[in-house]
Amino acid sequence: MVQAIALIDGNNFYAACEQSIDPSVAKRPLVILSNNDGCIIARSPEARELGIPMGQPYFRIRNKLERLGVIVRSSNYALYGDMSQRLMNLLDENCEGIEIYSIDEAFARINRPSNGDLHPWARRLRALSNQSLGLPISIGFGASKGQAKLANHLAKTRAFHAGIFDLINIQDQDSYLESIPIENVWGIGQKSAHWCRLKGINTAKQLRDIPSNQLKAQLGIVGIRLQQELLGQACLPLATTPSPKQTTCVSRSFGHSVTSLEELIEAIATYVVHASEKLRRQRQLTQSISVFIRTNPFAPSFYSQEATTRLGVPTNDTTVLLPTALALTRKIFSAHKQFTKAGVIMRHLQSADYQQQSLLATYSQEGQYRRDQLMRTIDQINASYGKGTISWACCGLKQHWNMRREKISCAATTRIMEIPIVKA
DNA sequence: TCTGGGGTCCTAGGACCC
DNA sequence: TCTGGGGTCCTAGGACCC
Repeated sequence: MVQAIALIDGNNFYAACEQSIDPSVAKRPLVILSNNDGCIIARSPEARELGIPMGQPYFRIRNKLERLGVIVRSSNYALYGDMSQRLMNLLDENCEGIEIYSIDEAFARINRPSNGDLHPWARRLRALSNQSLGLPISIGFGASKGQAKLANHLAKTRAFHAGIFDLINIQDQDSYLESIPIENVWGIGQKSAHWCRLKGINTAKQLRDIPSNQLKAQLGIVGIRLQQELLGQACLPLATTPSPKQTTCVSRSFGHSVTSLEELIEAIATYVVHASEKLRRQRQLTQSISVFIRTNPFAPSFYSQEATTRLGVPTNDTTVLLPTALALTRKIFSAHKQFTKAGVIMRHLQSADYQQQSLLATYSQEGQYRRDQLMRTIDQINASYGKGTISWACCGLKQHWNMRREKISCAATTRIMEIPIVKA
């Protein structure tokens, strides 16, 4: 059985999710802002046609958007995460095995039919996604992940191919590779693209064909792997079971800059509570906790500090992590500074299923058991009755520092009171 | 006034081991 | 005058991804 690797992704995913739950913004120019309403991170095709650039800070382009009648939304990750899960379930049911690569894309293993033509299968999957989720998807086929990525890029950019492109089952593969600029090759970022251009490597085909010793010298083993992938030699395995995370981080920019220790502590406490919940959901413990704070990196006199505590006993217990993080916060806080962002990072994670006991532990096992029970109970209550039903006093009530989300849509797929109503 | 968040992998260099 | 070879682990920083 010949197998192909597919890369399947949602087109303009965040914008498509908004359009899927709200017909009034369908087929209209729409942009989605990053957290804190910072910059543009997604555009509907109609907004793209108006020449709205990706990544542009919102405050710089706000007037232009108003003038052009572009609809603006804050990002709504509750909605996108839920729509993503539905899409991944659909892919899982229809493929031999999938690797969820990001919120809006997955690699998949597909059996190629005896006549070699994957287009009927792909057309059916696109129709299913459109009908059941209202999400348009693109599908690219290759012999490796790298080729599947290129094929997906071609599926999106060549209207004639209607969202499906098979790089293997095609006559003039080379001419297609020649049409892809080096910047659009997966794994080539700004820095590497600059080097490639200087060397006269301007397309995916040229990258595939240069002597590998030159590539090795500049890009190291990563470059060699990339080249092999372009040649159709799969070096990056399909990870159908997700591997456990090595780090977990919760960080946010503030809605307005923070100068007082009290407010900073509220914010850090909130992030620690969130990060500890994440650890418990992932069934992991952390062996280290770091806190970082920083001022505006675009302003002169940029200030940034980080501090870490290594924990004797790995834990995911909020009652242990909170005081540790708050002590670190007091240590790195500096008065008369305007902080714009802070965060908490957990490193050296390990499975909660095989907990190493400490030789020198000073706590009682009984006490730890009771605290684990307490954490479980809090998580269950918050899952049943909504986030923050049980909170920690040090997180504060008003949270004036919290991020801006002035134009957020409703939780149409995850909150019963906000389900859209269709009038006949 | 206002510029996102959360990850992975690789490399180099230092400390240390036998 | 002469000063090994082979390895692990850790950290910091860079590059990249969506």
